[in-house]
Amino acid sequence: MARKTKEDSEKTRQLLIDRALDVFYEKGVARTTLHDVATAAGMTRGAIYWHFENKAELFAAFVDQAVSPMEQAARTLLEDTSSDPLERLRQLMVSTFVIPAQDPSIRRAYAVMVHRCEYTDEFRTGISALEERERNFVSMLGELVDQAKEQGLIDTGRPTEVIAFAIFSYIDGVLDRWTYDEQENLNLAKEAEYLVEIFMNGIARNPAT
Amino acid sequence: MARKTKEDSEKTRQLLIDRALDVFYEKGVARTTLHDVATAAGMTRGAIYWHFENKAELFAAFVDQAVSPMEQAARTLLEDTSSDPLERLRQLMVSTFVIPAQDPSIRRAYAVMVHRCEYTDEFRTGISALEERERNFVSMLGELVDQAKEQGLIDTGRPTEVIAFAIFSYIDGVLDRWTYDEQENLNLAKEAEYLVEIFMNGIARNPAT
DNA sequence: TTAAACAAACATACGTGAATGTATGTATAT
DNA sequence: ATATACATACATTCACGTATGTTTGTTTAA
Repeated sequence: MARKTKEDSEKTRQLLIDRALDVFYEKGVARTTLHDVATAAGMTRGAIYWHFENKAELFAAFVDQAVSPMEQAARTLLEDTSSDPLERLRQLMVSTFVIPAQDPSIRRAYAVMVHRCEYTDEFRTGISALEERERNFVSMLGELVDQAKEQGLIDTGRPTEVIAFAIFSYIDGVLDRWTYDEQENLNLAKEAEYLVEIFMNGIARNPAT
Repeated sequence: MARKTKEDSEKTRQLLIDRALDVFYEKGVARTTLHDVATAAGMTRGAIYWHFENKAELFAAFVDQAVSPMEQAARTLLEDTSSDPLERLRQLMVSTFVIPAQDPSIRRAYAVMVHRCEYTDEFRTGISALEERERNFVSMLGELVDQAKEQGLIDTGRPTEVIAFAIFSYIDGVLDRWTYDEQENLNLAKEAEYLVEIFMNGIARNPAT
């Protein structure tokens, strides 16, 4: 085909990324060929090689697009200082569960990144970007923990990094298990608040209750 | 080379699986060729095709071998009824962290299954076996939760499945994040007890304290 | 103002290497 | 003597990268 306007070109770039998500989800990143992605978008490999250098760059673009909505939600919640840090942490965790639960494409993108791609050198650029995002997220969690400590909402005897690690691990684990179950036996949107409450207050019956 | 005794043959089979773990860990499952595994074991592909039908079967054998130590530890802890169910649950979680933390090959095997393989149809057999193991593990968690409920150690108002899901998610997330960090910034063997305590009692300061 | 020149946005064609599965060879334990 | 436990050789497929072709929007010069 022939040349299109700049907006048209950007649209096909977006289309390629969107279809790549679909094919990645169905076949896994390693097993999907660029031909698969191209035909899924109604094009040929020429279009992909025009917009991206290779598969690794396409994957990097996919990751960049997939992570941004979660990241943005986290940012806004961190800047909102209307409630106490523990409550903001709670809201952050809940929204981290609710957002992918309400948007199927976000859920699928998450599933690809967790269960359908291998973290190997081939995708260095995409992986490194993801890792930096994760470090930012964990440091945000650490900030909230520190603030909660200052207000006496969290016991100060324990290192912040380990608490932040635990929080991140729980978030990661819940999304991991939830995306793995394709039948969605667990309604994450419904159970989000309760799952966070479990983590905040523990599963053991509070002796004071 | 020539024919060996049955014990020798079994040894090479084991060697192939062990070397497969190494190569899987370094290159990811998808990118490792059977030639890689064979040469890593000092053999040729002929040896692999003699012991396994193809790469998928080799992977299935790897999974089977990787999961068994964790599973066995869980079983013994479940059958030991010397302490109350909540304490046994605690010990189960701790040992789930400590076992891979003390055995580098188990850690690496876990890393392969979590971050270096894609859960696609190609490895149906291996994946299905893993899934059944996971279901067993979760149902074991559910049993412990039910017993704890009966003894009034856990509030009975909440569904057991969701609690078990939360526990499994936390375990999965901690191991996920820990195996992902190759520098092992977090000393899991040391922090295991504390990480479990966080989950058991929550991060929020206990108002009764 | 307009037509030629150019470059963008792809499609098509081609060469290459690499991994797979199988077929066959071979030495040795039984 | 025979089947075992591999090694070697072979054919095939498949995906990649690149080179080239083609069409059309955009710019430039007369």
